[in-house]
Amino acid sequence: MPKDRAPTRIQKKNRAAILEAALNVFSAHGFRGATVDQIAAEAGLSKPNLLYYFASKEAIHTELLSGLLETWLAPLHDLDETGDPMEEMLAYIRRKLQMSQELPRESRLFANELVQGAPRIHDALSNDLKQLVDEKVTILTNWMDQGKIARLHPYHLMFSIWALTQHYADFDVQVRAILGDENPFEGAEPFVDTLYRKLLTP
Amino acid sequence: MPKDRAPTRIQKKNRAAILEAALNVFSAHGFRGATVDQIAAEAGLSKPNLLYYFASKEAIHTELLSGLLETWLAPLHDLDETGDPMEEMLAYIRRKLQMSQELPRESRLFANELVQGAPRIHDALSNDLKQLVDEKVTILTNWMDQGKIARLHPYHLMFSIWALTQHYADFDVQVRAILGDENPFEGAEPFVDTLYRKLLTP
DNA sequence: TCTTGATTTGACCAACTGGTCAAACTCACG
DNA sequence: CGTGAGTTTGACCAGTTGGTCAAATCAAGA
Repeated sequence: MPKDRAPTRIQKKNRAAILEAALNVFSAHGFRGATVDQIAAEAGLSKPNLLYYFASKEAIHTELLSGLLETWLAPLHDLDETGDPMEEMLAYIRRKLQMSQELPRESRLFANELVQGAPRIHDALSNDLKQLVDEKVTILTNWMDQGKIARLHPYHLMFSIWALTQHYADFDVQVRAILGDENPFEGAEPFVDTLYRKLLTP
Repeated sequence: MPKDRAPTRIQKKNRAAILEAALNVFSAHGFRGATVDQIAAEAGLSKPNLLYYFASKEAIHTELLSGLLETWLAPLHDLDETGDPMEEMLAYIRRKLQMSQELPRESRLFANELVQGAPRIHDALSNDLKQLVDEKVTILTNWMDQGKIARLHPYHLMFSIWALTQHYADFDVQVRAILGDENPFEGAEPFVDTLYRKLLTP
């Protein structure tokens, strides 16, 4: 394994290639379904070489998840108490939908983990995620108190946004099997926009 | 393997026990993550004995999926053109939510399969499911034409119902990590009810 | 150029996995 | 009871998988 000095040019390149390959493989087959050989092949490395950069399959997975969690939660971080409530909410929802479109692998990586009980990120859920959600939920509650948006169960409102937007990435095959040639996101954007406009209008 | 005569008492019992065990294991770990040994142990059988009743791991999985697909789609089948549009829709949604609560394993079984690209049920999606959805979508479109419910993209309306209701089964860990002790379904039912009432009101 | 640490690899291993098979056991029924 | 079909199992196998290791190769600075 490389020493803990500053990473060399080669280290940077190979670690990045491995994480990129791992994202492909883990998101498509889940943790158990992915093989180290497969990831190595996709990264253009031999298996022992890959294991020179990461201690184990589990280590790759962990680094991927924790590295992407921030990206994944960024849109919610951006929800701004001082902005216009309805516009803030719609912007958040649009950003989430856009992420489903542009980062479907990341969405499925988390989906795979969650459906199987999140054995590897349970802590992040009940700590980091819960804290962030709680924080933003107080903003929502304030907006509701002020009559700026309709009064709803704020947690379930959050769940509905996640469910609706990530559905297009996680269950992409199903969506496409039913829509045929139609581009899912073309119809999805105006649909969710209308939905939340109606729902949130007091 | 048992001959194709009428199944004996023991055959009935064991095949049922295997399918029940397989539902537990496949829904919790996905196809690749599940092992035949695990299923056998959970069914109270030895591995060779289990393989006396089913030809292979794949055969168990296939029989499970095809056997449960009907159950899974039943609520949509029940959507009745001649009923009151708003009540029919709300009844469908409630039934779907109830299934998330009462049959979470079934939901996760399909979720696992779908997130990973549905390699084993792709045909059922683009045939059986698509046909059923198309049929029901024409009903929705009629209702919209008659001004009975709001005009929306009917396919995305379907997707939203699936996403919202199944979210509670598929991502149960996440929901519970955030809600803490609160029973998810207690808040979910009035929430989705309100949501679709608002959304579908013309 | 030479040296030293970084990188790469072929060969290997133990554990696990899906599946087989012949032999043993059990059950229902005449 | 006896008997033949139905049921169960221990032992086994070949392929896969995550991971190791010593030896070989490469790269960059003195």
